[in-house]
Amino acid sequence: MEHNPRAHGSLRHKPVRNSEASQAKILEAARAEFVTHGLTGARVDRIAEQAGVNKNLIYHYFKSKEDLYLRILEGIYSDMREHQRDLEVRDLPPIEGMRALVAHTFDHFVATPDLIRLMSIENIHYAHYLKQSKVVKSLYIPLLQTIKTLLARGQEEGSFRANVDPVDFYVSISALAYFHLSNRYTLSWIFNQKLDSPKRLAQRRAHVVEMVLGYLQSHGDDLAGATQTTRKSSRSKNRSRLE
Amino acid sequence: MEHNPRAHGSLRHKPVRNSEASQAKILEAARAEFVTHGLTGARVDRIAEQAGVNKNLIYHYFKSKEDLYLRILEGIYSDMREHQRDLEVRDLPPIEGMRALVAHTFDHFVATPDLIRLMSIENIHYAHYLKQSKVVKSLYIPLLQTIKTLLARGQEEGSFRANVDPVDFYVSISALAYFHLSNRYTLSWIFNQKLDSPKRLAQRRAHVVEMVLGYLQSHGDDLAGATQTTRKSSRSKNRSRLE
DNA sequence: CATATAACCAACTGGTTAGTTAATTAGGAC
DNA sequence: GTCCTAATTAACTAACCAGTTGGTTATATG
Repeated sequence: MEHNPRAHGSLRHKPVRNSEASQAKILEAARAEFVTHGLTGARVDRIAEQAGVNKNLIYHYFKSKEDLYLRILEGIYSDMREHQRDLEVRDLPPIEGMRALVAHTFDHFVATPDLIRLMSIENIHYAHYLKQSKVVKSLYIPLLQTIKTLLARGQEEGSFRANVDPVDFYVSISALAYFHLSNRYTLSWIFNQKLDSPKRLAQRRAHVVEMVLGYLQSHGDDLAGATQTTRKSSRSKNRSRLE
Repeated sequence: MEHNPRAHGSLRHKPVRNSEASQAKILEAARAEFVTHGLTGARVDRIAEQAGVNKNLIYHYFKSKEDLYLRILEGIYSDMREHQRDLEVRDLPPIEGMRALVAHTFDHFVATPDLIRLMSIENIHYAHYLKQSKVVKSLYIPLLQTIKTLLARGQEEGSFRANVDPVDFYVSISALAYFHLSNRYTLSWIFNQKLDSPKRLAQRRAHVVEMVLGYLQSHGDDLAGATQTTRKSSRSKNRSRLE
């Protein structure tokens, strides 16, 4: 079925026609295009031009513009999970482990601006395309397990507060590492400072780690006693109102 | 210059022709269209149809599709600042004041889904349109002032940690209140639970308030001593690396 | 070298879309 | 009621754009 292009001349200078290389060039160009312009703003003609191939070659290898978009999306989500490296963090001491998990998440978002933009774009489309993916979802099961394990071990040894919901907690870590990047353009303008300068990023990284660890290590009940009715406890959920 | 349509018949049944009402209908339809489809996905024909007016009427009152988008954007940003109600929070006791500020921000995001989507959309466009606005930016000066005041008073009375950057802090509050909504579609799918059910929202509201207050009330240095080199201090910025 | 297969391309198509043209008509002023 | 201005419209246009048609040519295989 599949023929082997390196069957005769081995690793000589590659031939003029090379389907693998062409597909790679298309995918790379498509990624840049979708990331910069979004799904609706992306132009197939521009992808062809950037990839240096004829437009029809795109349709030769991919079903449609949307199919191409889905491929890019799946790839970048898989990459993210690889970089969270939660498995190697699972057996560290709880505080150290959490610190590393937050740091890895933060650093990966910083290092992969395309990820942030595609996540935002996909949510503008109500996750319509990600939902078609068959691989991404399962990648997240071990992550939640790691968080549960670290939280439990931290509570046992008395360094973490109790009653932390792992999904809320993961969402908060992501939020703190994501929002300052996803919304950097409006924020930078409003506050008159570039939020993605190396200095600001280093400062924010420290702040985010501090916030997560500070929260975990402040044992809700025992220190909130500072003022009146605002005392919180693990049962505080019932008190909440959404106006 | 401007004529008054209620000059003769006062508040009788409004005439068939009514420029104010038409503009309002256009703006409302445009808002829904931009929020659902984004700027590039929005269709002027659909806006006209939804507003129940001829398409050219849109061009009669607004310069272009992009001009219309900017109007919507400015309106929704101004609304946000009104709902943060930071001025009435400024003189509360620090803990109570912070709690209220976080709560107001959270509740307004929940109550105004259009805001979240337009902020995301605008950042996909690199804040290109918001930057043309002449009003939005100045709205944020009092907000930062409120945060500075509350932080300082909380530190004085010993209930808050020191060395909290007000911009980082505001970004974190927004992040925690925003991300779970902006990315609810991908998150809900990945974690198999609707993040915007009333129950989940109430839980998250409590979690976010807890996280912000827990962070503020955990006095960095004195409790982080739990482990090795990871101790943080106000000078920790120098230590940070971004791999 | 003959031939089959797949890589690759120029030119086209049909539907869509932001914006325009050239008018018609309602209502207020005098 | 006449006349002016602004509200409102139908029909049009030129550019755009995802996807197709109908090929040509490189290359691996026997």
